Amino acid sequence: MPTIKDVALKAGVSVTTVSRVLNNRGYLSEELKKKVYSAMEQLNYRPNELARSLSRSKSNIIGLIVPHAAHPFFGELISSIEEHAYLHGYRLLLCNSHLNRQKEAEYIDMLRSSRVDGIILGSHTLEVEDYRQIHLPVVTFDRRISAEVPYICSDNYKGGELATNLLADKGCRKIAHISGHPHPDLLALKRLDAFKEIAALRGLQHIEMHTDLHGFHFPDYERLTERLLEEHPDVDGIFASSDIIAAYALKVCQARGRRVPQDIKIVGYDGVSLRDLFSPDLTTVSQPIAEMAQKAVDLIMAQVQGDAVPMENIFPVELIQGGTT
Amino acid sequence: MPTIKDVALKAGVSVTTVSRVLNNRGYLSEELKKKVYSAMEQLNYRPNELARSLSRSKSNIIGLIVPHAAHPFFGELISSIEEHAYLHGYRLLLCNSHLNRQKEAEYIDMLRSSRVDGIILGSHTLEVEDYRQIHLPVVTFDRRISAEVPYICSDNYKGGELATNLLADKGCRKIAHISGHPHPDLLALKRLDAFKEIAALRGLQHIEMHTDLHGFHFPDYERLTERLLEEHPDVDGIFASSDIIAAYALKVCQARGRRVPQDIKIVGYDGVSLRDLFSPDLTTVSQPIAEMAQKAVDLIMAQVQGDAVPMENIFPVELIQGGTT
DNA sequence: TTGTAAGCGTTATCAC
DNA sequence: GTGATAACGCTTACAA
Repeated sequence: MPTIKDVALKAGVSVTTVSRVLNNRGYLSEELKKKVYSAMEQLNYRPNELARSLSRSKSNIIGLIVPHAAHPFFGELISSIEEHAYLHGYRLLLCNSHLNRQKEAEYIDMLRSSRVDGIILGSHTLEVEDYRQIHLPVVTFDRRISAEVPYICSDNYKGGELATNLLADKGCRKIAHISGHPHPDLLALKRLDAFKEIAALRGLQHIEMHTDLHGFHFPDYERLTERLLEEHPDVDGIFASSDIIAAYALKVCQARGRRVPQDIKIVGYDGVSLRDLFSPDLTTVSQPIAEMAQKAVDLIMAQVQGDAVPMENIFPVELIQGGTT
Repeated sequence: MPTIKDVALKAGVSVTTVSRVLNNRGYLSEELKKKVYSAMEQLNYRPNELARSLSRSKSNIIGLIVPHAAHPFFGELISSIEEHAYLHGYRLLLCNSHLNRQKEAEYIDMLRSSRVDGIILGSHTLEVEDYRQIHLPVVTFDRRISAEVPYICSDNYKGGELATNLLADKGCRKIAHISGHPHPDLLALKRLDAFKEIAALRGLQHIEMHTDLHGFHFPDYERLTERLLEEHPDVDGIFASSDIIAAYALKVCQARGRRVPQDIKIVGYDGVSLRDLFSPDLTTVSQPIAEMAQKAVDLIMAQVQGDAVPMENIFPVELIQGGTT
């Protein structure tokens, strides 16, 4: 591959000049620019970003760690983050932790070695202490690591409220909350808090069910719902803490002959675009995924520039009425 | 951040020695190793991969371009590719082309600038000529670019055969094929070829429907199915060229009061794990996504090493009987 | 306005 | 076995 030297040689100027043209710095005559551009063209020259990054001590790469890239919610998050990163000249190094603790630790090390400019943490397998050692611009999703690391989340409590009130409004008498393993540090737990409080407030019987393992083992959601229907045949409302869980709940209900929404109502969470893939459409509490993704990138960039950033970035949720309530 | 120099200083050796320890090259006394490792530990040293890459002219980064990261099929593909890349010490730079031609071209430039060791192309928006200019190890999914670029695909023809024969075996008389826009270069077109041939062979009426635009505009699939049911009320079998399309078809059929599979049968393609999220479960022609992903990474690594690689990498498909047939 | 040269943090080629 | 030192390809004072 041609280097800046080759370009300089061909254009009959110094490497400094080529570099200036490349970065549009300083004063350059139009004629000179043309000469240099033409030389680049002829050589099919591409500046070596590795060398640039090394020299500038800035890689323009953002590391993104997610627990499960194939999960629709994270798929959309990845997609949106990539889009905004790209818009601002950042590239994305993707890491899929699979909620594996060792892997996540290795990934953080790797990202540091790669000299990424910042890390967006969508996965939270490690302890708070481990994250403190990062010493890089970081922003997390749905978890508060420390007072110095900004986090992004939807208004989880409000979301739980909306969902639970909706079930109550629709006449449910006995409702269940289904979720993955409730890690105490996760802000999503507030959905459950709201669920419990609103249910009590409105005089509804309520049940909590969650998977045993911290993970995304989809069949578990199915079994969980089956157990729910067996142990509590009179349950008439479900608040699932993700649209995927809601979809499994819907499937199980239908398979067991429960009519949705007549016999049992279901509300999901997230608002993934795949929610309209079901019949009936899922009712859900929607998070503004694209805006949250944009904010994540913005917060990294702001930190890179040394700007102060807000620690708490809570986004409004919206109840989307589908056919399951 | 500490550099190799700092480590050398602290360990009382030269940078050469530290580098040797780092790369396990040459003969090193145990004692020396220990000294160096301890110095690294104390300084919390992480080798700078940018500098390494520059020096070795090898970045250990693979670029992955997909058309739609939030699509379940690509989500799984990304996830699997990432996993195998990681296993072999490669990192993944993710690009989401959104089937935007200019963006895809920019991405290829960007990946070349980033000095990635190879590119896995899951998106194919450009013309063959554009791809020829890459001059890097490349492997494509589902498209034959040239005689020099290896490609990976499922046995599309066989898949189309399996699906169509299944519909025929189950007693369908009039079947439809629904797909996205059929780009002539895409190997997925063979599913349609098989569909037409088998349908003719078995004496079935058959209809082809596809979206107008090259893209993943999900609502289009819904409208397409609606049109199908209106224009051909007697259709009793659908072969959808992806599980997502199949899911939309299922939804529309159910919403229109058609019983699946009694009145109309549906077969999808891909075998994404989300297919069991529907009721009934989708019948599908499954591609071995994980194996294909692994092969993609292997083919890049082989090319990096200068090994000859097979151009044609066709993976067997498997019919998975769900409840929609 | 343009050029020289040092430096970014490694690896690799020599000597010793 | 270990250590200088020149690359790797770029940016950026500092000169001119």
